[in-house]
Amino acid sequence: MVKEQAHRWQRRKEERPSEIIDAALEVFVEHGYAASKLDDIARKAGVSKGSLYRYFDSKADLFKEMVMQVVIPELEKAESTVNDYQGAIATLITSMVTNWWKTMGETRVCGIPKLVISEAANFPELAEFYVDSVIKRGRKLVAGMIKRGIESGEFREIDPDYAARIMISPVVFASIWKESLSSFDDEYDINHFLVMNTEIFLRGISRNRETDI
Amino acid sequence: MVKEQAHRWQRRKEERPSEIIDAALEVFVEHGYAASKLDDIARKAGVSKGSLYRYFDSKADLFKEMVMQVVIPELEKAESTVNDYQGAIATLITSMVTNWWKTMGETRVCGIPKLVISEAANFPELAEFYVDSVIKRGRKLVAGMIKRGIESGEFREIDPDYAARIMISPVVFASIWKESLSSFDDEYDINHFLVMNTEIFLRGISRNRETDI
DNA sequence: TAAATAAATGACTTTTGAGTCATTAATTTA
DNA sequence: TAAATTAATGACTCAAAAGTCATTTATTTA
Repeated sequence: MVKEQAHRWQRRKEERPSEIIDAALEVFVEHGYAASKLDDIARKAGVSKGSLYRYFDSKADLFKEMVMQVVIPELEKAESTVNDYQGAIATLITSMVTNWWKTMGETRVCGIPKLVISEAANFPELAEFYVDSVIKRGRKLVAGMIKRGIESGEFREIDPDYAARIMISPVVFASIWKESLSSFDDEYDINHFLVMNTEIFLRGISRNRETDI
Repeated sequence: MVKEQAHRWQRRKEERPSEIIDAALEVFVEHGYAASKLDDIARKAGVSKGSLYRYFDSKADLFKEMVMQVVIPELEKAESTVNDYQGAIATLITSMVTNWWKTMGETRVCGIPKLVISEAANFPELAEFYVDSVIKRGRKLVAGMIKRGIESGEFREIDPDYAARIMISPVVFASIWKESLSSFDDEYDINHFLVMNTEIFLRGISRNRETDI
């Protein structure tokens, strides 16, 4: 992320925006929106502050742009995984949760929910975009999975929309937690939290006494 | 909260601190730490900005003091409820969740988790205090309930600490949600979310096939 | 009741960081 | 290769809000 200061005046029109967004992601996630300084982002991206304004209108614009750029691709990946899958839904759910954590859990990307939630009141347009394009879309995906599970007889008759909210909340909670208070708490295994939670959840919505997980 | 401007120079040494904290709670919860102006808090509390500095060292100090003052009493209430209770733990859990939402859900207090999470990186001492004095203490309370349920034969043999984390997360998530993105999403019933979640959770950890909820 | 004390005020100072722009130099075009 | 273009720079400006303090006035004390 930190570019070598080797040649200061190098022109790199194409690469700059994504490099700036990478740097912004790091800094915004670490300090929150208000406490992030454009000078820091610029330094991390290997440009001067002035250059930021060639590519983004303002700090707020950079923030919004970053969230959009970073989050949409992740969602698209998840969608294609679900669409391509055939088999027991319980198994799909379990593997998605663990895989999601294995990949995203390491990344700065999982700091995004914390950021959006923190700044929702100050960036209503961003919040609206996020709810419409990320949350509703993600919830629809999960609700679809649950519907498939109900139809196949794996799950009992429950409201798929609420069940989706319930299933998503601990995953989002885990990423918020990881990016905020986890370092002040006892060492503990977020992956185990997610696995155990999924197991309890699946047991809770299963039609039969025992689930095969 | 907003004091009448009736008599500007009125001296109210005793009442000021709690009035300022009430105002601070409102403003901080609504805008987040950085975007909150001391002038606004002062106006809401019916004092001048200068007066804030008679009672609090700085904006940061006011913020920390507010979190501590507001959160501890709530925790104490919950503890005495649990200690006084006798009967099925599942029933206690259900009634605590719904009651908690009925009282706290209306209050500004449920904006505190969002605030602490947002500012954890900028206020490490506050984060540490919060984890130790609120989160761990609350988790201990819940883990104790679950242990009682395991011993009484209501619940199967699970790790009470992780089970507590799992039980708490949707409740915290609900308050974060309510204070951030809920207004941008479709109208939906957070209470129903919590009740359904609790039901699934209890079914997921119950020893018997059917729970009596 | 007069003097001493300290709560309350708000205009002022200071700091901080977003945003600007004249300048520099790489790249493109003629 | 010279001229035109535009990416890149960073010192500067400016606004906003935290924090200060001399002044005002309520309350307490002698």
